[in-house]
Amino acid sequence: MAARNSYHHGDLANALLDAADDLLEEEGLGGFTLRACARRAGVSHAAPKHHFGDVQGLLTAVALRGYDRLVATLRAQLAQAHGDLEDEMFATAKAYVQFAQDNPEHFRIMFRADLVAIDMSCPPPTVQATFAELTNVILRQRGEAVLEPAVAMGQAKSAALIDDILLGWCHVHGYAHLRLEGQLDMVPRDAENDHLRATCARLSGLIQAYAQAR
Amino acid sequence: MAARNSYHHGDLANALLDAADDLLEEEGLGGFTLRACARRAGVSHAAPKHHFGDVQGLLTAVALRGYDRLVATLRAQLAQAHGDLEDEMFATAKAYVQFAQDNPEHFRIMFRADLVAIDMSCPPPTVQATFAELTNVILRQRGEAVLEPAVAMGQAKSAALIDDILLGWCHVHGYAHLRLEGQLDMVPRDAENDHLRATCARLSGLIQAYAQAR
DNA sequence: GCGCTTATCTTGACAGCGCCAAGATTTGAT
DNA sequence: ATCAAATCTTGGCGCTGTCAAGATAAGCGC
Repeated sequence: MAARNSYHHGDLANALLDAADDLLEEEGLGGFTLRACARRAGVSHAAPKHHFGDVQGLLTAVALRGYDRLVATLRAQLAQAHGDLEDEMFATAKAYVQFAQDNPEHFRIMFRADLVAIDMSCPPPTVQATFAELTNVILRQRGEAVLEPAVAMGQAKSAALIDDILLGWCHVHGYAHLRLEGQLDMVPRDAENDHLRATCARLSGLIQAYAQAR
Repeated sequence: MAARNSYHHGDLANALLDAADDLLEEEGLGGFTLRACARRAGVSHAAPKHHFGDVQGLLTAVALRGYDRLVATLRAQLAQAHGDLEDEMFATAKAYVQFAQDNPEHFRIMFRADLVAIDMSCPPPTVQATFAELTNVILRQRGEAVLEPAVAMGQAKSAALIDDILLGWCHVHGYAHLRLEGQLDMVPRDAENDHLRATCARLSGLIQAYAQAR
């Protein structure tokens, strides 16, 4: 049911996604086309239509794969940092930045509203899980109970909590994005971890201090 | 020498840039094509080639116009905030975010390394000026002397200074980018300034505290 | 095993794109 | 006035995404 015998592929949707991943890795977003994906999967140029509709449909599926990898990277790094709050913050930041560097095209696609059709007011589980992971890091910094993915994204939060979440997320996202687009070349690559650790220490302290003052 | 009499345009380069700006505003990056710019400027589809080479050349010029607007926005907001360091930080953040919201396509293009050919190791004056504006805000926070644009970008900086610059820049850039790409819809638009002000106050305090402890 | 519905894939076509080459027109320096 | 250089047009090439129509296979009731 997996291999390509003739005419019917069997698992073309996943084959196209694999082809898209390969293509993105080898040639970048510029080399990514529906027809190129079809060629690589060994099917005709119109075959993807039935599974993904249009190019936005395929890229949306690619982006969701990206969220899968991101949440896996976050959890893997977090697993090595249980206990110390500063370490946890650093592990999260490192994971986010590392994901962007290891999967540059996925990162770019995930944050391109023109390419991806994800309704953020009702996000798929994978996106919820990613966001929950980030939210819960901040909640632990504040000494509060963590949330389930579904509620972490939907629930109305206090302005102060949102401030804290954004304090972490925006910095790490801004760093990852600027770095990826070549705007941070004056920061040596081997100083990256030092910067992230120092900054996470400061932000962690800042959040904890505000939490205690409440 | 400006109007279009016949054959020779007179100022096609600027006319194409104006057409590009209009096109980006009306239809976004997806509606932007070399041929559409040429049509709007009233010339043939191959006319842009002589002035900008290829699409990357035209978009690079568009991006430079974006830097012009950004640095102008930064200076305009900063002019109203002389004196108080916290206000200055907030004014800068507000300007950066406002620029991204008012010029979404320019913002996107400026930070797309695949579309723009700017050598960041030897950036054009406009880019230097933008970066200098951001750097100098941080230098003032630290109570240090500000720098000329040319040296602000080139000069080797201490890791601590870079940490401070990134603390401000990455946050505000991450916020602007995430907001622009629809990832911050759970944050009400009318709470944006409150968040920015609160966060700038915290970051400003953080930077000043570290500067005094030195 | 058979026939029928449905899903899947192919073929062919269309307009639009970036880019290139060759020719037409204008400018400007000599 | 002449000629080289700059500027713009025309035409064409291969590529793209998308659509329509037809071919093939799979699933399923019987």
